[in-house]
Amino acid sequence: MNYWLAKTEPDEFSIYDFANLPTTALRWDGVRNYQARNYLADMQLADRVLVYHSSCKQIGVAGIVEVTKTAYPDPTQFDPASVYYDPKSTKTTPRWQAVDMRFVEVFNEVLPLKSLKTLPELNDCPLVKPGSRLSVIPLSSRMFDAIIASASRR
DNA sequence: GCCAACGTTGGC
DNA sequence: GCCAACGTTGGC
Repeated sequence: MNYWLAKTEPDEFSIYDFANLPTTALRWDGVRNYQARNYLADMQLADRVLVYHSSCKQIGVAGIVEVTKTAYPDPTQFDPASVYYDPKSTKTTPRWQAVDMRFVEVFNEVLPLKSLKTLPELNDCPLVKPGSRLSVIPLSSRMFDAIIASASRR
């Protein structure tokens, strides 16, 4: 099993959307960065993904979801009405990928970025580097475990 | 709202 | 291939 962290703006999409539909797989779409897209494509069934809330009141890790369907062409890239529409993408050579994920757990409290920065296990993680804009980040099991342990201590 | 850091675009 | 200009991200 692999571990990941994926950023989202909770005003748009959040761990609570998953928690409200705990048995339903939801599509993680709208990724429009090549490196993040490549990581999305690397996700395997049942991989664990930490959901990170950015650009909001409570910035940090909010919960866990799991991959239920591996990468497939992100339909929003073909939809002119979507904010994620990409006119340069074609059905034969789609640029962008989506994966489906399902709820696993919501933390009692969001584990704040400030706390993440204190975890020595995350020293080399782009998440805590200023200016990092990578929205899908691979985590080692050590990083993942450190975050879970820190969240459960709160 | 500000602004630094970053990724992408496009002219050359 | 270079790099300036631009638009976006994201913490504060």
